[in-house]
Amino acid sequence: MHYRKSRQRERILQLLRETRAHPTADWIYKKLKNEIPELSLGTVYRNLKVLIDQGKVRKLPFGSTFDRYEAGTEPHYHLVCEQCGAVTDFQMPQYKTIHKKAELMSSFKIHSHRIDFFGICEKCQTTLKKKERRKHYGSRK
Amino acid sequence: MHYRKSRQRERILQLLRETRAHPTADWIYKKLKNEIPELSLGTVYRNLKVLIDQGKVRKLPFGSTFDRYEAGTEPHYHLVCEQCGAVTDFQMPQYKTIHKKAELMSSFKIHSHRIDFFGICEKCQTTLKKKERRKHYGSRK
DNA sequence: CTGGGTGCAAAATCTTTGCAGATCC
DNA sequence: GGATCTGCAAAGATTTTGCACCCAG
Repeated sequence: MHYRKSRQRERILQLLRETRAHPTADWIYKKLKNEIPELSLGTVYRNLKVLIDQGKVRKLPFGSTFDRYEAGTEPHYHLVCEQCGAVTDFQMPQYKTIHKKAELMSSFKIHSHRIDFFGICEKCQTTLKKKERRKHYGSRK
Repeated sequence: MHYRKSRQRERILQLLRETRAHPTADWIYKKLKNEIPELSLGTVYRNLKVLIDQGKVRKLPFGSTFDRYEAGTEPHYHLVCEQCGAVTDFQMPQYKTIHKKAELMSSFKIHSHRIDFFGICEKCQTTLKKKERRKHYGSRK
C-alpha cells in the first residue's frame, strides 16, 4: 500500500506528537474540528489506523474491543499473546521495589500498578514454526 | 444497597474463579447459556458490575470506554490518575531487567511489556485535601 | 488518469437501561 | 410486601464501512 499525504493525517500526527496526554479519537476530532471544519470522525479513525500501520503511532494495548474481568485476588501480572489474544496470569516477585521507586520518582500517590508482557505463547510459537517450514517447501502465492 | 443472591451471579463469579484466562462478558454469557438458557447478556453485565462493587471481581483497567493513542517513540511507562483519568508518560530505568526476567520465567517469547501505575496525581491530591478539610467544618449531608 | 483520501450516514460492536414480571428475605 | 433480579428489547456509546466525489502523484 502506498500512502499519499493529506492535511488531516499530518495534523493528527502532529497533534499526537505535541500532546503529553494520550488522547482518544474523539478528543483529536474535536481539537481539529475548528481548524478543519469538514473533518469527520471516521477520517480520524481511519488515519489513526494508517499511522499505526506506519508505526508512527501506537494504540495503547488492551483497549476497547472488549472489557475483560478477573476474580483473582493475588496480585499478579499478565502475559498477552499477540497471536491468539489469550491473557494468562503470571506470578513474579519484586512488586514492592518497582512500586516504591515509581512513587519516589513521580509526584503521584501511587495505589497500584500493573504490568503486561506482550509476546507469543508457547502454542502459537509451534504453530508459527510449522507455518514457516511449510513456506519453504510449499508454493509461493 | 443490600444484595441478595441469585443463581446467575453465583455462577458468574464461580466461572471467573475457575478460569485462568480473563474472559469478556460475552464469553461468560455463551459459557453459561447452555446451563441457564434464559440468561441474557444484560444480566451478565449487570452482575459483573455488582461483583466489582462487592470487590470480588475486577475489571482490567484501561478498558473499553475509549481507545487511546500516543505517538511517543521512546519506551516509557504510564501514570494514570484514578481521580481525573489523565494519563501521563513516566520515564524510569530497568526495562531490560524485568523484560529478561519475565522471558526466563515464562514460556512466552516476549516482545514488549507495559507498566501502568495507578494513583492520584498532584493536582487531584490538593483538590481532595481541600474537600477533606471542608468536610470537617461544613454541614453534613 | 488511478488509486488513495474524505465526508457523510448507515452499519457494526460492545455496553447500558427501562419496563414488567419473577424472586428472595 | 417490597426491594432486588431477571429477560427482553430498545437505546447508548464507540468504531467501522460503503458510497460517491475529490485530489495527490
